[in-house]
Amino acid sequence: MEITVNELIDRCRTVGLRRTKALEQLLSTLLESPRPMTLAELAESPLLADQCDKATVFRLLQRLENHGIVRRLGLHERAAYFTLLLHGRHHDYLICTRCGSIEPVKAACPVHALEEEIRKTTGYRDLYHELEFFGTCPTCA
Amino acid sequence: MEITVNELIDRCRTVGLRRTKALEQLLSTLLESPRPMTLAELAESPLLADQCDKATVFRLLQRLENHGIVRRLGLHERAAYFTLLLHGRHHDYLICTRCGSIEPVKAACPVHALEEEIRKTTGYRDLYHELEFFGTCPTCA
DNA sequence: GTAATTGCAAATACTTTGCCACGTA
DNA sequence: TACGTGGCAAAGTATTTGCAATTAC
Repeated sequence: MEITVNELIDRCRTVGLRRTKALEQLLSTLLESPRPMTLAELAESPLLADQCDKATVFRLLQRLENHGIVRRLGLHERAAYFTLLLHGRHHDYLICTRCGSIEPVKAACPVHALEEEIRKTTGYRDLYHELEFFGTCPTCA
Repeated sequence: MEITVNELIDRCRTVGLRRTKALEQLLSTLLESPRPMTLAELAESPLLADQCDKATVFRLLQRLENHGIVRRLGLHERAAYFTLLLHGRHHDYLICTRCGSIEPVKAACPVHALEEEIRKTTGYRDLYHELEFFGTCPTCA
């Protein structure tokens, strides 16, 4: 059930992206990360730091987002966060407003029914949602 | 049940803020707006445009946020959004990823139970959440 | 009178683009 | 070869701060 980097790359290739070192390393890094990462974090991560420029990572993320492979999240910080769009991955987060730690919420997401209702009543298409909980974590309290 | 600007100002004064023209106009503007507004939107709004500098609006919002009178939202744009923190106001939004329109979701928010559960199981304090739905609005589709 | 508030200008932070060289198919 | 991709540097957009002047209390 675990998806591999190679499968991800195949998916990228089918949408027209080329297999480059930077793409491989970026996908690996995103796949390993338990939480969304910022452009800066990605560009400075071990696999990418000496590998390529921040602009390259930016443009890769842009392409991946356009093809629905990566999603850009707000998460309240000034910087945007990026995460792979995979079935079975958590997409709700619990964020400490003091130290900024981000962890996925383990429980099932309770908004699907509402999302369905919105789809029906408003006529919006391609709906998805973003849900974050903010608070002070036990360590900071 | 409608809260007035004067009541808001009273609330500000009790937390130590001074009654200034800029504060009054900012609160009025936020109170009138059916949706969160960015710093730029606020600074350029009719009541504030000729009244004060953007830095002033910024610092006011900062103070109001510190005192729990205003909340800063992500909403996916590069700019942050601000909204008054009032009982009975909607806090979930439906956002068009094409034209950027933002409207409050009318239905009841279904995440309170989960929020309560997170409070109990994780020990996070002062919890609140942010929920947004993204999609293509009927006009853009 | 005193401390909070403001305006202006400058500094930061993060993102995005231009242009030409390079690598993949 | 052809076109997507990459590096570097610069521009763009939004936020944040320093400091002296002003204003509310």
